[in-house]
Amino acid sequence: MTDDAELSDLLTLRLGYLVKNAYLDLAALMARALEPYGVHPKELGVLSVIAADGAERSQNELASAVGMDRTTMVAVIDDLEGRGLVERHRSARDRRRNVVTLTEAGAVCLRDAERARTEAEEAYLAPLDAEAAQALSETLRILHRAHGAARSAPAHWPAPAG
Amino acid sequence: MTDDAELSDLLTLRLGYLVKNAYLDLAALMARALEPYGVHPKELGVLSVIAADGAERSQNELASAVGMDRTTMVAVIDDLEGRGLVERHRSARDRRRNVVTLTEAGAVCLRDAERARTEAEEAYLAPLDAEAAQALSETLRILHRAHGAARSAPAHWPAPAG
DNA sequence: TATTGTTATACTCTATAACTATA
DNA sequence: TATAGTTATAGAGTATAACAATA
Repeated sequence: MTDDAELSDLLTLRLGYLVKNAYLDLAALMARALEPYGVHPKELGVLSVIAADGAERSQNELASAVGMDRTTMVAVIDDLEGRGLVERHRSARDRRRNVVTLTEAGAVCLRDAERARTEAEEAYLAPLDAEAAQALSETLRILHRAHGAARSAPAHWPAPAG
Repeated sequence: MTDDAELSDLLTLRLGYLVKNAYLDLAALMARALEPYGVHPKELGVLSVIAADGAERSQNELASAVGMDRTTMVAVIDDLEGRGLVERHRSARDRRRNVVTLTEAGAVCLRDAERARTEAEEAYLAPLDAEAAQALSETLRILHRAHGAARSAPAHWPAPAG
């Protein structure tokens, strides 16, 4: 005589369901939080990587940094450029490379959207006490280093210095 | 002079990337672990829900329980039935409903695949100490209850008894 | 030869709309 | 009218293959 509530509970015992739901819940929350600024979470990651760096980054490098294919990056940059948030120009040193830079509007958008992202993360973690929230991030970083290293560090990129 | 390693680190500070990567890493690990048994993680969830319950569950109820659309469930049951793991039959009480039951082969597959799932979860959590692994599951359950309640408890299902 | 950006294409996953049979 | 199963269709999201320009 298992009722429906217990049937749902069955799946919350599975790590896979918990992690998948965490991803879907947070992704939906983030997409809603960024909507007023006209950017998708994926685009915000790209803008952040561009801004994080004084060096000129090509589309290919941006794609590797955020973990998407370079063919997918083309459309992302197309959109961002069409909305005036980034600019493309050919690298002088290597004319195959498209160097992507932030416009002023892009910098403003990034700043505002980043604040919205931070607030959304805080809202997502609000049900937890500070200790548990801190532990969650640290735990996920450990798991990322252990399991996701291959995907996050493309073979054609230079190795870390230290 | 930010180098590539620091560029990658930038994203590991974002909860969204950490959670997404956790999902992708675990999903890939799980899919590989279940491959020898010929089931996808999604199908294992369906088999588990069927087996968890003495009551007869319709396709619609199974779909709600695992969080997928009932139109998606049709193809899932088609596959499972085609491989002889489940059987469909019309409910006597309500001839609109397709009651789905496990075959013997389905029960065997479920048992073996469940063991593989458990092992895969343990492998995924191996980089953590027991305390952190326990805390992760508990934290994800809290977040699930807080944010995912609406999706996990379909409106047309009876409310929990207590 | 190899790499970058680009395009076209295909594939996966899932949801929506509409139909049927039942209630 | 409303619901369960089904089908056809469409929409994201992403990856693969091939091509031109450049190294």
